[in-house]
Amino acid sequence: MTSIRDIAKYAGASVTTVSRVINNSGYVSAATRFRVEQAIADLAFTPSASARRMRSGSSRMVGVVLPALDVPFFGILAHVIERELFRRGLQALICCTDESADQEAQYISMLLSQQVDGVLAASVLEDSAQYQRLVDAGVPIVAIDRALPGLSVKRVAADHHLGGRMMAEHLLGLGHRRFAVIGAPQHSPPVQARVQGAVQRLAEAGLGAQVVLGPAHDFDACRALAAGILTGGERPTALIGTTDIAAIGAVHAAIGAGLSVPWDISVIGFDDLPESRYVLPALTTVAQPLREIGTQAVAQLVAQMAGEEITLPDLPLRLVLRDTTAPPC
Amino acid sequence: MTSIRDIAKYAGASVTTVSRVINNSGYVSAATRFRVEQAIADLAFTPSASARRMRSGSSRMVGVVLPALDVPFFGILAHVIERELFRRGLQALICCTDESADQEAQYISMLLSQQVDGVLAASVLEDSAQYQRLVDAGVPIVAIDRALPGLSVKRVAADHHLGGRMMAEHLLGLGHRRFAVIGAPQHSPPVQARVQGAVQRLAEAGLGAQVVLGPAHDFDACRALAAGILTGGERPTALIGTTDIAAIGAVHAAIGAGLSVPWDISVIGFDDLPESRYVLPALTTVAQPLREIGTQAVAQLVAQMAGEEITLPDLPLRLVLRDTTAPPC
DNA sequence: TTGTACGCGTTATCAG
DNA sequence: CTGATAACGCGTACAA
Repeated sequence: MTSIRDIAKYAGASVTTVSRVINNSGYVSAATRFRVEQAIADLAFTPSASARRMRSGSSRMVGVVLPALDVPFFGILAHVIERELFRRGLQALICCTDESADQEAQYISMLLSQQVDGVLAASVLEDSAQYQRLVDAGVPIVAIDRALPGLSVKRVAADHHLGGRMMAEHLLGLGHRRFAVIGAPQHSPPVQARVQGAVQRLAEAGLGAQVVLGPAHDFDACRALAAGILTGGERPTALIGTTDIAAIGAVHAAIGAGLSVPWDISVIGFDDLPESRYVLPALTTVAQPLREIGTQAVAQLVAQMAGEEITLPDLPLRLVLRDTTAPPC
Repeated sequence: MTSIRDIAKYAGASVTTVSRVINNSGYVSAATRFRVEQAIADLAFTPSASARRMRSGSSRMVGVVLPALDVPFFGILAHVIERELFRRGLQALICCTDESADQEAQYISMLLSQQVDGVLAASVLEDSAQYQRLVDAGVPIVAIDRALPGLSVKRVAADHHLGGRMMAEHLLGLGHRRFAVIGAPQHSPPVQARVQGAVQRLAEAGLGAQVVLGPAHDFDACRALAAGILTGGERPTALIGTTDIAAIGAVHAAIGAGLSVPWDISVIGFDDLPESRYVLPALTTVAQPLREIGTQAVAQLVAQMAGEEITLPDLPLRLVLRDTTAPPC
């Protein structure tokens, strides 16, 4: 590796001067600066991040802990976060936990040893003992979407409970009386909040709902889940999906069962992913501002890294009317 | 920061001993080992990755350069790669270039300064001068999907040209005679190869095709592209989408134009993303083994990092018959 | 088996 | 304006 000392020798200057040129700090004569820059170009020199970190204590890296990248929701979130960090000269260290507590713990050890300047986490952990280690090390943390139970860290997330209410509200307004809530993944607190919100709103209208949740959040699993409740005689006229994927599965199940959507049965989703428009008929859904969640989380974290306090604007939900909901016949 | 020296003092041992305990190297008496481990636990010590890297020269990090994470194709690829690296004790440093040559160059400087042990790249660059810098620094590189022009690095990718031929072949076999190839992004070499393969196969059958490509690869853009060629009197009876997203857009355009799929018009896609099953009717497509591409790329890179040579198995394409193709009427 | 001392590449401090 | 030097945390010859 060519080091700052090689540059100094080559340019006939001292290491101090070279450092000054690189970091634009202190005074350097134009002539010296030129010689040093020449040397840097000639020898294709790149400063060592490790050495810098060792001196400064700061790595300019941020840990981004997510359950996955291969599902659109987290893919989009990761993308926004990565871009937003890059824009600020920060490097994302993306960690896919695969919903495994064990791996999440390993990742946290790694983030600690990398001396990341901050952490953004959509955690799957029940207790936050692992994250406590980061807190103890003085690393700022911001929770995304899912909370970090027992830790007093800020959380950037949409109001999932309200989202559940909005889904129910829309179908109620259309005149539906027989509901089912279906979807996955059942272990996800945001999903649970949505279910709770929907059930609560229905209860306020004096109505109950069949709730069917599963562990797996793929298309097939969700379709099977929905298919299971479409057989009985007293089948629901309205299906509330916990997510867009769940709702898309439900639409397929309904059509597969010979029902017409939305005339025989209405379906609503949550998220408003690009995918929601791929189904035919296109999915009615409650949109959460996913990209804004990423942006705000980064803004919040960066503020905390600078020791500042900021208040973020609300993250509004929005009903997106498309073609899978209609009054019952 | 608590360092190896603090542990030594606390445990009443030397730094050497502590280092040996941490790295499981050399002889340490059971009693000493226990005291040291105790100390590490008590003081919540984590070895500094920077200091290690500085000594060893190896960072155990791998740069992963991708155009984006918010499109399913690259989201899935990134996921597989990240998991596969983690399994081998390597940390992925994911870099989203947003299809910008400028940012890609910045990322490469960063990877150089981080002293990554290897790089996996799906590059957007026309020339590979930037990657030459990595080569010069002795960093192993493996190209994924897209090639690195002018560089003699291994590339892990499906045979896109053949994929194009397979799409044409299937529709030809069904009896179609009037074709259009539509989709995006036109600047992507794999997409170009697919188009070329399809056109070539059609030419072999003595047939031409209308080719309509656009720069933007989102659903709306692709749907608009397809809608544009559905209006004339002599409209095609078969649409070849450059990707699944393009094909999904085409299905929507066709249905929006009052056509029935597959009876009035057939549509075929490429990739076999989960999304291809969301449309109704479900999309017929040519599957590329996306996850296997990620796995093989990592295997190849790791081999190169170890100075080994390996030969990878083929990456077979597969026609997936679903509901958007049928003989013309 | 254990301990001492040095060097990895930077930057901050202080002296010139 | 420029230069010498110490220090960051770790691993490893070498010495004991």
